[in-house]
Amino acid sequence: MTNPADSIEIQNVVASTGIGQELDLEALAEDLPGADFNPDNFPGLVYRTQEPKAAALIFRSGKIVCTGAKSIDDVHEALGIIFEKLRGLQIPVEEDPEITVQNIVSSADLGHNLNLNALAIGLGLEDVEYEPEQFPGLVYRMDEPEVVILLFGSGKIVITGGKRTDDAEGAVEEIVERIEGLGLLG
Amino acid sequence: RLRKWNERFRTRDSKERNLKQALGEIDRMASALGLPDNVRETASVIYRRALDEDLLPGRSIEGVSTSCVYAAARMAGVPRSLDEIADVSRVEKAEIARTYRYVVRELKLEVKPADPEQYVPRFASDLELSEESEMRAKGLLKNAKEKGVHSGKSPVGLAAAAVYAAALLTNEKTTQAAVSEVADISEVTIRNRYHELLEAEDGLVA
DNA sequence: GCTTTAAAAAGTAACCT
DNA sequence: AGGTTACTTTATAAAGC
Repeated sequence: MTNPADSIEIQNVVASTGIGQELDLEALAEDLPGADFNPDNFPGLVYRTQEPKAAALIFRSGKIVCTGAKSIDDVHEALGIIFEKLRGLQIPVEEDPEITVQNIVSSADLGHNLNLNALAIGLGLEDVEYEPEQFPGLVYRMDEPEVVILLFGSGKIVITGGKRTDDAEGAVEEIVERIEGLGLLG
Repeated sequence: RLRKWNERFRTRDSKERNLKQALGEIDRMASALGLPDNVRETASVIYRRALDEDLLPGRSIEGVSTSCVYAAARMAGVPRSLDEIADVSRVEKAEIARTYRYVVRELKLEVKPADPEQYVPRFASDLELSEESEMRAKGLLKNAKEKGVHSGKSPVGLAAAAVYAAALLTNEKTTQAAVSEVADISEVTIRNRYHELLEAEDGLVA
């Protein structure tokens, strides 16, 4: 019997930071090869790092959003690369800008098929949204840890909304416990 | 004091105008969808509650009216798919889905997913199939539910496939294209669900 | 509320061979 | 019939409409 917690994989980490310096995005778009900037569409400039693979949204205010990284270390590495690129362009960047993790998306496998109709009733319709006509996943809003879990008929799940690495572990532990308590696991 | 009275009057007046417009929309959509009077009445009751609980500010009368019809049809056991609802609404599908979730959540309406069997009578009738194939389609769906094959699948797609399978089993003429037309489900999906229904029926076939 | 970014899950759909 | 691509859902920051 494999432990569902061992199947947890972080798929995406979103973080925000700032260099403490206003930016001229028009000029930056010229100087940063590969940068996408369409102010008519969106106020942020998009810059992608290859290794680690991530995408950064850079704003005029100097605030930056980093997304797409597979770990918190990757977020720091990707942002570090961006800070150096900016410094290389003679743009002053704070020593160690504070980086805040805003959301971690993880996937996991409970190892058993799930009856989502029964689960929707068992978990309580007030915390559940299940509209198979529109989306195959059951959306469950968990209180502790405060995350949102998408559960599928295959037993595969997605945990999102957490800010800490161990939120996914706690969520899997809790959801397995609840489903087992309802006698609906495997 | 006069200002407060005026505000109340204005609020009550605007709510009445709002309600009048909404009820007209509900009637129009319910008729276009061929829904019975009790569904129209239920939708109206839900709309009144939404208005009383101040769910309207921030969204359109049309969007909330449409959501009420969608919810009421399901609650009455005569569901209409989101596509069918969107076809008779002035609001686009994505907004209907968003508003519907909001109304259901705020009013704590316990609306469960449509049961695939509830779509069968209408599809079978539109395809002019016999009572027997209608019963067989329902039987196929009951079996699929027991085997737990339905999780995450569209109730409309399951119903469409069951009707198609039942017609074949009773030797009645129908095509995937015809079922696809009345159910608004792609032939690929009907084929996929059809195979699953038959497999659930007896571990073999194809 | 919307716009943009990223990623997973599974179902559905459009398009092409 | 199959394969590819793409859209549906969840969370989250950013600036501005």
